[in-house]
Amino acid sequence: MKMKIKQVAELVGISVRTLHHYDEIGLLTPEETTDAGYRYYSEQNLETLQQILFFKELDFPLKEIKEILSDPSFDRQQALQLHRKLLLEKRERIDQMIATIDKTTQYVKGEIHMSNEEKFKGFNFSHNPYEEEARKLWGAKAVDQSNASFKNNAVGEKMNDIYRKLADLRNTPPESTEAQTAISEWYEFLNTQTGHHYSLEAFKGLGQMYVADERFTTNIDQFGAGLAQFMCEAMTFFADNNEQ
Amino acid sequence: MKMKIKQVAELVGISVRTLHHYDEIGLLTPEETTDAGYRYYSEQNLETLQQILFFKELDFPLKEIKEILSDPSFDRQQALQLHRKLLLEKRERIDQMIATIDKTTQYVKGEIHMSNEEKFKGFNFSHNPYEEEARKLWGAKAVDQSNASFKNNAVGEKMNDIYRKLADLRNTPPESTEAQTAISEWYEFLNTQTGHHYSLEAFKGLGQMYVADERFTTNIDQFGAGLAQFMCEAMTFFADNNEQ
DNA sequence: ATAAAGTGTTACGTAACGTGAGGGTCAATA
DNA sequence: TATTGACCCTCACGTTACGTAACACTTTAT
Repeated sequence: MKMKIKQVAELVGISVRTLHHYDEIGLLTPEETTDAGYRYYSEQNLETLQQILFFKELDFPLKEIKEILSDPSFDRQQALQLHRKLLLEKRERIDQMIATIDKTTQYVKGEIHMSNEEKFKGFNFSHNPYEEEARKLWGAKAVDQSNASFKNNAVGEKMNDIYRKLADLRNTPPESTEAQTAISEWYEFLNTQTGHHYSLEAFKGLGQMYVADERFTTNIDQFGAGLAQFMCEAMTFFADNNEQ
Repeated sequence: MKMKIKQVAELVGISVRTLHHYDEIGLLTPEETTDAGYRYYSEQNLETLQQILFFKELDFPLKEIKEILSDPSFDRQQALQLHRKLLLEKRERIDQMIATIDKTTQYVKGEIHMSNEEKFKGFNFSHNPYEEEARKLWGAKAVDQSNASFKNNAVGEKMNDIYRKLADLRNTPPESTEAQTAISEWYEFLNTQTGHHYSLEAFKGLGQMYVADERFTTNIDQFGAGLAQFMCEAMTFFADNNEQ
């Protein structure tokens, strides 16, 4: 059941040029190439393409997608589950935007007032914070088991520092002053270095994702077994205790 | 209440560079610039920025956004309503994707079978057909009242041809053979020239949107008063009568 | 067998910023 | 008042993911 390039393009709704491009960069090499140079795609190729589009939908750059897919430890099921989760969040953001639009409609009419923050609710950052985190952790792992390329940048380095510091504390109570200081550093870091603002609620949610999603858990626990759980608890405590 | 560039950037979740860029291309010029060259943004600027982000979310290119916003006939309320509609559809697509992921999960486990089409349901084209249509009609109008730039490409020309043909028929019954022939040409055109596949159901939905959304109605009726209504009826009839 | 439709490879173009480099500006301290 | 650190500015080149010809070859349909 080999398919020619245009058939594939039409089936999945992308251009022929795009498939050429994916071949060029080695992201999707057709299973067979005839003597005339014609590309023929197999069933397997289609499945890979599906994966590629899943990742693309979540704005992963092609380079990363390539690395992730070629990682022998890549687990399709896990990937699918994470995607599901991220899509659900994307949907929530759309709901937010719709709400913002509705509010704006009233605002334009002069019926209500809107704060500046409200005017941009849901439109803030095109991808959500979890996604950002996922990219870092997952990407980092995919590139190199020892995080080589990740360490090359200052942000990644500092991030690892904090993880390590927290790992050292993971057997103390999460409410301890030391743990809370380290966690507040983490909170600070996220808010200053990632360019996104995390509300305390979001921060708490992020912590919960650390244990709810195996991908996160696995990656975080590389710094020390049980770190994800510890961070989750410490983050929850931090969030609950710093509300005003 | 003038805001400095970084404040704005943080408020809306974009980079300073982005605001620089928007200023460069004349998309968003800050209300005030000090002697030192500092940009100060006003409340009004923020409102424009909100509009820009609305459009960006729907993947309108900046150039088009600029034209749309600077069009004196631009109606913010109408724009908001169309955005709402498009976002709702985007949400539906996300639901589709989630469903596809769920199905794929089962498929990977070997529990069920999946056709190739199914594997890409929801991932097909990054923007939906309505959006595509909206872009064409709206964009065309924004660029030039006489559709100048739109006529320059073959697709647009053919599209106008069909519209005109239909406009000539708009006072005959929509079920007439002539009308149905013209409509089937329209259906053919959409399926072959736009790169998207329209099911009969989708085709019918599109027709209904022609009358439900004033933007569409207004633009279509430029070819002749009442054309939108006529097309809607003819498309509905066509869809209902060609099912098997 | 001949045209129409599809496919190939260069190769330059583009959109929307990212990312420094190098150098002013401003508000708060010491 | 001098200084410092956080912001701000303007170039200007880099990047990602293709779009868009241009031109030649293959396959398929009639």
